[in-house]
Amino acid sequence: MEKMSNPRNTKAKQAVLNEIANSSFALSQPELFERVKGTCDRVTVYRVLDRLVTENKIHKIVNIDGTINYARCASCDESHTHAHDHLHFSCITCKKIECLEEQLIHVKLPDTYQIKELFLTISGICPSCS
Amino acid sequence: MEKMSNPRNTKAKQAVLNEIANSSFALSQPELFERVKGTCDRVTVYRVLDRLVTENKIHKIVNIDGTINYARCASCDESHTHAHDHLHFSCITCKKIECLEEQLIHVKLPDTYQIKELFLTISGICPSCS
DNA sequence: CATTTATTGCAACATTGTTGCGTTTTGCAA
DNA sequence: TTGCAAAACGCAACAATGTTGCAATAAATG
Repeated sequence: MEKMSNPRNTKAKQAVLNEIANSSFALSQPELFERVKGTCDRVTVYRVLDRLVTENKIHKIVNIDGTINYARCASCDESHTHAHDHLHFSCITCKKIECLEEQLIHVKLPDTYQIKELFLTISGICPSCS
Repeated sequence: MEKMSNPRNTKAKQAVLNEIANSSFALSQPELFERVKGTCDRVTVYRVLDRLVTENKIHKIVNIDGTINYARCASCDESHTHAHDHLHFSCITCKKIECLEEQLIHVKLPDTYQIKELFLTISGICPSCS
């Protein structure tokens, strides 16, 4: 059996997770580093994010421009299956990206495709920017 | 009225478009540059790609890891509306990404959201890698 | 074939992400 | 409470990808 690593609670980790939890939209590494500046190094933010993803505390969302953002969603807390078969909305005006967790999507593909995960993002203008 | 720019047919443009057209999956800038090496500069590939997108000859697909790929699809030729409401499949084994143009998706959002474009990517294992 | 201007190459820079390594801090248990 | 092992950190250096300015080149048009 594989030895389990023992995650620790550090200032950097708390600060990053706190920013993500308190944001209504997904944040990128540069944005997060800006917000926790003074707390830790740039590299630490990258490593903290990797760990938080591994620990299922947050999840990655790829924005329509290819930038990688991080967010919490309901299923981040609830389960260890952590399904992400819901939509994301990416606003072209304010650049914010949010989870639309009510909107579940069901797709059918030929049996020759093995589906692992869904990445469903809609770009447009969000209610706040309309 | 705005003056329309006059696109030209250059060696670099033809070479890049040719590689994209002859590929069964979407290609990134680094991959494309590798394939047309000797024909033109690295920077030129970036600029050619931007132009081809603007001219609706190709379209961008963001892979699940955030890398930006370029592809042709049926609607790239047909119409000037150039809708992309179809799925993309991104293989986690061979890293290739392809258009599933038969699979159209219809989503319903509250009226407060103005939808501009859909980015729908499924990750998993493609038929060739199964 | 001459002119116009879209396109290119090159160099330099910007941003984002990664790696190695010696040092610090955390969690645990003696 | 204190000591220890390993997780986490900071720093520096590197890597990959994308951008910009500008002078030189080449494509289309008459």
